[in-house]
Amino acid sequence: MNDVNTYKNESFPTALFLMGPTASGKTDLAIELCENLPCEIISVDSALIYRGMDIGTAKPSAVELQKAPHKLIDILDPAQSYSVAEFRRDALLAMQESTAKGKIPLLVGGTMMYYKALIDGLSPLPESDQGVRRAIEKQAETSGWDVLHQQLAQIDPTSAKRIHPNDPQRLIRALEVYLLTNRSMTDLMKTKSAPIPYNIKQFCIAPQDRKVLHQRIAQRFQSMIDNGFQAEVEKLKGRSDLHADLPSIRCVGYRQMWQYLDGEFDFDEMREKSIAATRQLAKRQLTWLRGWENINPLDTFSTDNLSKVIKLSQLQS
RNA sequence: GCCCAGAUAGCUCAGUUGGUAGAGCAGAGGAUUGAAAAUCCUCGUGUCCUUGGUUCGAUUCCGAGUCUGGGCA
Repeated sequence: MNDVNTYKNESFPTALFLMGPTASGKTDLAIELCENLPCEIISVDSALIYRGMDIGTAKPSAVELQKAPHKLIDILDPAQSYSVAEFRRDALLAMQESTAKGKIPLLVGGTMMYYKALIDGLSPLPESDQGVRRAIEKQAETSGWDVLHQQLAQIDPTSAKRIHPNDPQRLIRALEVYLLTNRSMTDLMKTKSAPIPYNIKQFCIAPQDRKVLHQRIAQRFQSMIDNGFQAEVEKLKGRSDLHADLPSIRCVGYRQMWQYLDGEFDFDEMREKSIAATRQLAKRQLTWLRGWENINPLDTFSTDNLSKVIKLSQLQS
């Protein structure tokens, strides 16, 4: 009888989730919503967390942030790194703060794994350990990744089957979990945290035609360049404590600009690679979205998304 | 005007001692549990510039033409 896709128990407080690929217009709609509903925006974005990374991440402007403050933006220095578990903790806390004030948490962003962890919860795995990771990498250098994959097959055959031998990131993680706890990742993942205590209404802005999104991506990158993106990265590069392997510097655009500044290729190639990387990001986000449960689709770049969200959420303004 | 080198997948190119071709990038699909804007997996038919000739057979050899580089006048 309810035509809205809601997630869980209606006795929980309402929360709105606004998802969508990069450059789809999430921020604009979120700000509009904020002006019409008692919302507080919580960012779900693994790049907006970094201070001093504004232009290349398409961070909302100071004016926009004044109109509609975002939580979980500018919370880290680019030298630091974040994790999905930290996000879940921080987001839950921020949501709680909003509801305590009688406000509706409005989660906005494109980091789909963060949404997934927030909704479905995480298993009690240990947090990452740089020392252990370095040791594993060192071993890989001498013995090769396939040997490590064989080792994983011994201690955790299920994970080994799931993780491709060429996927060092996941291979390291699975081995790290075992070294840290003496238990396999598969074993630990049998336990999961409680479901999210909110009545969540999920919306996604998905482009009907990818070509349009691609066009917007190209235009947006050009305007980033026009607005001083290169200078922004030069400033980061001037710091001695930042390097190309940091999660912050691996962000789309920053990585390519960094490489350009290192002389790896010329400016035009940098622009082309950055735009391609952004398209690829959007594609991965759309892959997440395609099978997503309980989601209400919005028309891309449409003008009546605002009223649609309000109506489907059964909220009064 | 003459000489030389190219012309092959959306792009950059490899290759076929003559039996209709394959890499990288781009693109598409997928995975995704503390790095996730990350990391990884799968997917390659295209007048092999046009046109004559040689040949059982030409994208490949020969001739001519067109275009693009470079050189000489």
